[in-house]
Amino acid sequence: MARTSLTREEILAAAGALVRQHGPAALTMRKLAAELGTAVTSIYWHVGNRESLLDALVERTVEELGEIRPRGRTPAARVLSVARALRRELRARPHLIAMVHERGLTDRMFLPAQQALVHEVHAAGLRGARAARAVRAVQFQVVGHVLIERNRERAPVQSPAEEDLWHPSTAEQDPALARALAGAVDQDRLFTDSVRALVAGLFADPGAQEADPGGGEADPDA
Amino acid sequence: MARTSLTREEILAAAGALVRQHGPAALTMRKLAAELGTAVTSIYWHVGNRESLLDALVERTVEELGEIRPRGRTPAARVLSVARALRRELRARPHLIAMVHERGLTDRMFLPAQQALVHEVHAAGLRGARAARAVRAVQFQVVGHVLIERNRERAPVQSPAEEDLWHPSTAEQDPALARALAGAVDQDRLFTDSVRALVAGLFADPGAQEADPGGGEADPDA
DNA sequence: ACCTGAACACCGTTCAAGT
DNA sequence: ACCTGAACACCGTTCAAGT
Repeated sequence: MARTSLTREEILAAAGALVRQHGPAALTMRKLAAELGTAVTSIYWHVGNRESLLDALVERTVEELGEIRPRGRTPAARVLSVARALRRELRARPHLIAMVHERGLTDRMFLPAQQALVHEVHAAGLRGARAARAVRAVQFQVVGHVLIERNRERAPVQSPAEEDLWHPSTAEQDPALARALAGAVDQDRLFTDSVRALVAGLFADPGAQEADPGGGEADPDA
Repeated sequence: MARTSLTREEILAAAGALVRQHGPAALTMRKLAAELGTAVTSIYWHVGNRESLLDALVERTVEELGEIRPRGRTPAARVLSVARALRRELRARPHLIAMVHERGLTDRMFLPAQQALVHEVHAAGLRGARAARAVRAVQFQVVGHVLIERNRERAPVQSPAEEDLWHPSTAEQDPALARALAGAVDQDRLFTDSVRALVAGLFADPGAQEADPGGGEADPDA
């Protein structure tokens, strides 16, 4: 009715709200138009089409991802703090980060964090290609973890089979383990533990890993 | 034309082929019907609706995921071999594993691998809740990595910004690192390195990690 | 028991027409 | 420059009607 000229900004805001709350599937051009009180086709004039509307939303998300301030005394502790900060940022926008990811912009979104990680990895004494791999390993760990968490939360009724299938041998040998695996996952703890373990492994003396003979051929047909 | 009575099996096979090649979005009931030479509505009689058709496909995938045979001399090497075998299996069905994942069946799909991992983690001397966390850490690492790889391959034109933004300080301090981060990711190597580092960290003497003072409070507002 | 076409309520997008 | 409705080609799904 009393529209004061539709703006691109207005469209992005409304679309963003829809996606944040109900996911990208809930964003239909017709519903969006209804919400804005305009004709569907007006939206097309401002944003081209649905795909580029989503692109613009993603672009905005990438820019929003704030800078990272590492905390802690040791490089390992500071890397962990970066990882946790990232996880918190990503968890706040589950749908949008999935879209960033699908559009292959994850790396760009991670640039500020990457700079911070490079600094810490350097401080830990790593250099060159090995330092690069360490940075990427942490990055993958964080993204991977968040992606998994997102889908767990969406479908929390995990297999009931898991409980059943732990009677055989392990349950009696190690009931505490069987109980832990049957129960729900403590995501916070698992995340922290995993990152800590990964960083410890990455920062460790490389010679220590050669204690495992023939590790490189563990799975020849891979 | 000369249809010899449509079967549920036939429908699943055709639908599975469509999804494997072009993803779930390419599976429309009408296209599927055309491919099978029947009316759209016949399919509904056999499988209910599109959603339960996809469910059946996912169910099949979960069952298909073969058993795991760990290889290698040390527990660490054998865990790595399990991780690599899993990665290979998952990479062969990228669309389907994404669907398994979205339906929250990842844990069930992973049961055989989990059993194998439990065995190796036990062999490495871990017990109880700590063993459970180690098993899950590896599991998350593998799934996370494969999910990321899948989306990288779909959108390989990653940020061009990454190259630009490495001039400032690091590039001159450590040009090898800048070069490595600007270039493409060697997924095989990154995967192997990450798992190896994670396992090394998980299997390490827990006391060693306390060398990092105040690690648990690295990021108090997380 | 199995298959069918017609119909419904949705989509995204284009286009000629308005102001 | 901006907005509009009509129309097109798609969806998934239901339903009454066939054999």
